Amino acid sequence: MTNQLPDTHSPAGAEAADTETRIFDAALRVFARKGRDGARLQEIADEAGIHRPLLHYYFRTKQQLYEAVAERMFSQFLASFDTPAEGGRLSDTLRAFIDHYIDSVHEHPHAAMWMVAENMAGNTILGEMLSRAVATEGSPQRSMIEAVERAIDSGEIRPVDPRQLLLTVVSACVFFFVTLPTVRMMNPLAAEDFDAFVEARKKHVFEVVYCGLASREVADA
Amino acid sequence: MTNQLPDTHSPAGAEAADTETRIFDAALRVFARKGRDGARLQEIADEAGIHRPLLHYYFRTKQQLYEAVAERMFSQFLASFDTPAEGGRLSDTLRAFIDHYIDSVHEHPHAAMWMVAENMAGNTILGEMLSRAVATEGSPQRSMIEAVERAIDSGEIRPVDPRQLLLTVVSACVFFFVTLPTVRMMNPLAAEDFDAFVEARKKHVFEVVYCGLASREVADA
DNA sequence: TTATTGTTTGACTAAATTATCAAACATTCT
DNA sequence: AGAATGTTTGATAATTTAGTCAAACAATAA
Repeated sequence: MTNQLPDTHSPAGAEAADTETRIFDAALRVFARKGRDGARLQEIADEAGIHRPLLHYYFRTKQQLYEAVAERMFSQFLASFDTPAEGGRLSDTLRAFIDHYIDSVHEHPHAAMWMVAENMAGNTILGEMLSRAVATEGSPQRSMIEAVERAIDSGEIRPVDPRQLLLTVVSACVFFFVTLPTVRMMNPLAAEDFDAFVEARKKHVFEVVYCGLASREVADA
Repeated sequence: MTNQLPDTHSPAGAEAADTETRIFDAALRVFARKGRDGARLQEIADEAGIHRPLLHYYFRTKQQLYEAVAERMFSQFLASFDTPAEGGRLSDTLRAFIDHYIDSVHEHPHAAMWMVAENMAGNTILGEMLSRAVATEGSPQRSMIEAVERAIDSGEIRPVDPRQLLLTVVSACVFFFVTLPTVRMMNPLAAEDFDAFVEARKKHVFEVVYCGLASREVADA
């Protein structure tokens, strides 16, 4: 009678949540780390803090659980390409794209890991999802590729293959998330203050890609 | 009597070789694609074209087979950092490093895939190997990092965090190998003539990283 | 309270995967 | 040829993993 609504309190750090969600989130992490075949239902159950048979109660089979989380991860993968704002100089668009892309992967690293694991394992599900997405919504890169082409036409940047460029930018934004332990081992800042490292990385990637390394004197020589 | 030495002919494409080698090479590929836990001994046996019990004859257990190939892949991973030549301008050193690194990964894509899979799975073996290697031989990046520092001192390039730069270069050289199916799907050249794509990529990565995107006029503005 | 419904648990079965082994086979040496 | 050694095979055992099920439990509504 006294307390009417202690209902949907998301308590402090990251606990509780209903069972189905906890299973789903745990599966997300384990499938991303280990791939479909490498993942063990027991590990997912442990990470969710539940008994294994509950997995089957909520998601009939391993395959169905996998497909459910794969759908989520794919949509997060696609969303990372949703470039904010448009128009204006490529320098602004590119900076915004890099910031947003790194933020996306920082927030959903498992989407990136899953995408890499799927590619390496040679499974078909990612390819199918991507084909479908491209057929209905067009290539996720399209918007950025067109922005690069416009910048070439306007003379803002030198001629460059837009697809190669996009691949370079995405590589620079994603790769360190899928090799985190090694990066931490090789880079003190990444080990001690990862968030600071991520912010530094945003700046670095933009500067190197947009301005390059060569100093003015050398570039003019 | 007539033909004395038909012995170690590596026949045409890629066949034969003694059983142990075929098992080892097949294990290399399967472990790289699927990770330690995702790999199935049956798949390795199939890919090697032998019966499964032979795996146990040559390499007692799955774990021992895994450790054997892991050692090989780690040494290939390290070797990719062996930058050729030295001294002179960073532009030359960097170009050589990029060419050599991409060639290495092109030749041993499974070393890169294994390294990524290990990182994502959070296994300890890679970290241990790396610690040991750093302790005995120093950081694999050291040589390139020092070259970058010299180039900054000499004024060839603008000031930049050498570790961030190395990470960017390595990302740009490796990432497309661990996401090949997707890259092929998004880039016609990668799908139709991969070798040509790889050569184009070498050029692109160097040019963007060293010269950047901004055209002279914009850079001078 | 007592049905009713939905959730959780432990014990269990089924299937897949790893590992062993003795017998068959091949190769080399004498 | 015959012995000795190393290799391959098929059958089978052991272990791990996925999936099932009925009973216990909890929450809700009549």
